[in-house]
Amino acid sequence: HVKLGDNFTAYSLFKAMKKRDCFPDVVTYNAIIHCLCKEGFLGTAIKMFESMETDGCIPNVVTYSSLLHGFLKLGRLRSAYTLFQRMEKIGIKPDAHVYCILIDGFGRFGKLGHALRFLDQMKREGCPRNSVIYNSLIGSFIKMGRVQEAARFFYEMSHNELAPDVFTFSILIGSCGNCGLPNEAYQIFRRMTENGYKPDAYVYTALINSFGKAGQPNRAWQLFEEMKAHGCAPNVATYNSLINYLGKAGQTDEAYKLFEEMAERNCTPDLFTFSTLMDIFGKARNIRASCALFNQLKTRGLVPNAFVYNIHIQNLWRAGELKMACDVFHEMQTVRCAPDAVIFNTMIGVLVEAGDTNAAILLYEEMTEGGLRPN
RNA sequence: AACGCGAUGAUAUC
Repeated sequence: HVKLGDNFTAYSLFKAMKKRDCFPDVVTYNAIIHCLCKEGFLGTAIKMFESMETDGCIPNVVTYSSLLHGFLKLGRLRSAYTLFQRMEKIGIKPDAHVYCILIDGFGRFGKLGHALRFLDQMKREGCPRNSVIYNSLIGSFIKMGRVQEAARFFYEMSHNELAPDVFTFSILIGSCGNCGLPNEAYQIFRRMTENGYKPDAYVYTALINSFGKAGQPNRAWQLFEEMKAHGCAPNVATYNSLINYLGKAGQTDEAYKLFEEMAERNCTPDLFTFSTLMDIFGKARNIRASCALFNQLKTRGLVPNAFVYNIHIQNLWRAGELKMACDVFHEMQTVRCAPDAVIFNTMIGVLVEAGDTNAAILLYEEMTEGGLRPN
């Protein structure tokens, strides 16, 4: 069940087995801690970790790596570091997996010094590096603008007889796209194919997105067709990216046709798809279409998040439906979707435009008291 | 005893 991503069933079974005095072992605990961390229930995961001992289970390196991953995903770097030290202190030797998690986790929050220190420690301990480590380092260093060092890691990889893999190329192509360098992204793409690497949907999506972002949606579309011609099936992210940039370029009909094509190709639209289309139609002043999409996503069993609500509220605002915008803001809270800072920004705008400055000030206070930072 | 558990890449809003 954990492997299938059915964390809820996994957790129920775990509780059922404890109720019947069937005691979980380390592996079972590890699986459940892993899925709790993945679902964001870090507190429960920690409680599990602490109750392991009473069940006579001794946490092992896998237990620690799951928890470290849980902390780092939430950006709790300090707690992760403390846990890592505790693990070493009780004599559990960190393996390559643990270092991957640490280097990736610290790196993605810009703590490159820490990432480098972990890499160093790995080397000192004779723990072999793998491509996951280098891919993480390359990604984080590029993101922080330290491209020269990222390039050094790329070459260091080969020295360790680690060939770059499809992950490495997708990081490089995606980074070029983020920097507004679609032609460079394409050069890397060509080089990887010339060297016998088979680009997958992630690579194509990164490439298509690079051209879309650079204001060349039709070039992106052309690559999308090439992708299909080469037998690589576009996935939901590929469609989402292309729909987004066609829409942003004002080609709303084409964007909607792609949405319809998804159904023909058994590609299930997700929240990204709907929010992208809702935004496109809202900005094209087609409030009916955007509201229809909002209803459709719900009937399809998707649960709107703060992102989707924000687009919906903004569209209503643009259409002059200030009352409805306020109603939706309240609706989201009754369905336990916590508004984020962006939503508060939007709603403050709505209330000011509605002439209700007092309510806007109250919302501002609600926002700051809720621990959200005004931006 | 064996088996089972952990890591890196793409897409949406102000």
